[in-house]
Amino acid sequence: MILPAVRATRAHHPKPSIEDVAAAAGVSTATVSRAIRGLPRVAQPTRTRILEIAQALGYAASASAAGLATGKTRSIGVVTSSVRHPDYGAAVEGAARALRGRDYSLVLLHLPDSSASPRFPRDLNMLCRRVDALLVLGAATLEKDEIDQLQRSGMPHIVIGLHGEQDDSDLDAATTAIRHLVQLGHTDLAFFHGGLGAQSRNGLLAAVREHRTSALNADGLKLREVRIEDQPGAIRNSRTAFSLLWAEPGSKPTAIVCASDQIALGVLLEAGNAGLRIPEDLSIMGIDGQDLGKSLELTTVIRYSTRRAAEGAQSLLAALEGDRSVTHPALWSPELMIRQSTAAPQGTGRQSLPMPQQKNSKSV
Amino acid sequence: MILPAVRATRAHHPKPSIEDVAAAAGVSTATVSRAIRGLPRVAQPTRTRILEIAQALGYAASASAAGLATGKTRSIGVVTSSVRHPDYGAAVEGAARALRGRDYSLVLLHLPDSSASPRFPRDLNMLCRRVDALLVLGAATLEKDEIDQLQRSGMPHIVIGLHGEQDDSDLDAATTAIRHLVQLGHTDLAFFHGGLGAQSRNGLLAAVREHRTSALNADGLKLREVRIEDQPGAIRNSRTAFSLLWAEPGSKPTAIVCASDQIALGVLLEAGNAGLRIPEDLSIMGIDGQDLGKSLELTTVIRYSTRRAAEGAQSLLAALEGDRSVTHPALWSPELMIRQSTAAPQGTGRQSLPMPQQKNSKSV
DNA sequence: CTGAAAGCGCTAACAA
DNA sequence: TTGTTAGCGCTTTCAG
Repeated sequence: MILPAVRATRAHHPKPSIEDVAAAAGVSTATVSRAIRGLPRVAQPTRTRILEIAQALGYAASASAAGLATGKTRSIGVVTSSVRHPDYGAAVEGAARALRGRDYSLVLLHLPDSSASPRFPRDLNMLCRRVDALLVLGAATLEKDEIDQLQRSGMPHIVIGLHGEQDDSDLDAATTAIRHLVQLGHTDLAFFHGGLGAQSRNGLLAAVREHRTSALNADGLKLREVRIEDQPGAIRNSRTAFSLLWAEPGSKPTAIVCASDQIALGVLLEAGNAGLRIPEDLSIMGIDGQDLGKSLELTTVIRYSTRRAAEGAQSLLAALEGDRSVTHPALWSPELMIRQSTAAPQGTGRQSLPMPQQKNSKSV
Repeated sequence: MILPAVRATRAHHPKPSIEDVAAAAGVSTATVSRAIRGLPRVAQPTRTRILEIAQALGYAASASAAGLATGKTRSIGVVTSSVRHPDYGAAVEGAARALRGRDYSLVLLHLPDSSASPRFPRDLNMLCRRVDALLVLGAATLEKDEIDQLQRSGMPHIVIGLHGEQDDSDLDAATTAIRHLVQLGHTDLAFFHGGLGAQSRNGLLAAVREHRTSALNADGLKLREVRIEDQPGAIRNSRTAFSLLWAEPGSKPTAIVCASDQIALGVLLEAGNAGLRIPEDLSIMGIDGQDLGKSLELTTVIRYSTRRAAEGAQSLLAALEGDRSVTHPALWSPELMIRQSTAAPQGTGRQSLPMPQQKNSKSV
């Protein structure tokens, strides 16, 4: 087994400074600085020579010194409440991707839950002195007053809502999912979710109501909400919830919308146990099913956490570079990704209904 | 939908400097510096006053300035090839945890695959000027020559092997899993893995051989190796592999060891389709099943990526603080976590065998 | 216990 | 095109 001893090879390589390079090249430090950063006002041959020497010496500017001189750290902070949750992981990856090759580094601040000690004063404030801008992953990652404080601090920042949050994007996603199912002809749906704000719920119900009248022209559309306790054991909770639901007397839903991959997996497993075929006997939809959902061939509504985070980071960078002409990040509407887990309900036969308006999955 | 506009409230809060605090407190900057960092040689009342004023002003030292003055950045770099993969996510979380409250920040370097452009010169070298030490997640994340270069650079670093790598820890885990199954009485095993180095394979076979003679005293122990292409679609690949295996004529294994959660899930699903009951008809084991594996009630061998990374980070910190008395991180041996997915093979009846030596799951 | 002063390594005017 | 010269905001001797 690898013995993770700290390797600290006491090398005689005290990192070369800009002066070493300047001396070796026979120029001033100012010229080296310009040459290395690709600024103008350096003769081509000089530049080449300096670059070669720097390379040979293994020179790289000290971030602290440069930062102190410029007042910029050339790094952005990413605040997240999780790195294990695939959604957040995907977002972090997006941010990292946006920074690649831009000579910016990414400082990760992991704030597991908001109940932890007064955090802004310590962690966030400290972070603010190390980064030029902040990308906050998840609308619930920071408390309201923390966001306020951020606002007041004047630090450029963007908050990206992620899965399961009480924001409109969540509602959008659920609506898109339900629309898909309604169009397939389902009239008895269940929505397994991890909790919905009152606002989202109302919006959702409104959306459902709209479909009930305009798409279906029937009041037959039924939507059962089932709350699944998230995080530890979402899968298990979802399994029990499904079993419970199926054990109830009366009619069963013909389709279930799941707020996450985990929940969908629970339903999938338990439906298998119950002898149901997917999608013939039961349609299952996911939301944000990037990794698991894809492997499971789950029809899903995806919201591109990766891309959204990448674009958030890009906006931040653009804002930092003073690019006033920055177009705001495109709003990625939730997009329908039809895979294998949904179909028209058995016996209905109709594959799709005329769409209510000219809305489709791409519409906002 | 949240419009992720960059908020940059042009606040009139130009971050206060140490001089502002010094002036307000009527002391010199030197005293403020000492007071804030909790150094001695400051009278208690003075200290309190300074702290209060700093607090009121929202002062925090500029990382760049402090870094330039001390030659330390107070941040460590975490190099990883993934943030979506739960294993790596868990490790990143461990590192973050170790840094919490220590006033160190974590700079994340995401190096997706080694095929990408010459990376050390750019990314890694640059990173080296921004951090005091490096925690490398995954033995395969850096190329051999990159590690060499790291070595030469004198930067303290630790490499932590993660899942699916051709290191001994991987072998350890597999061996532990197989031992468990053999002890349950299984004699026909399959090992679904994402590729094994020749060395690991030999070690594994040796381990199996050992069990064959000492634990079982029979040459009946059969081990089929099935290679599952990882990452995109591990689940799907695993399902097909299972189906194929089950379609083959002849005897079937009574237990399957899976190198990851994903693979195990594939087997689980397909076994369900085949009408097999788990664990009665088939035992399934996972490796490193932290999140998914847990929800699935999979018996697994866990290797504590989180803890290992946390301890790696701690060692690094200790080394940086010049703590020469640092005990090296405890070696977490892979540990058996028995859940619901394994049992004695049907018809065998015997629940366990006498153990070969006094080895148990805790042994190295 | 406190303060004055000399940098840390780089950048950014301004001169040359 | 290049060099000179001030700092950037903090830490850290070394005197007081």
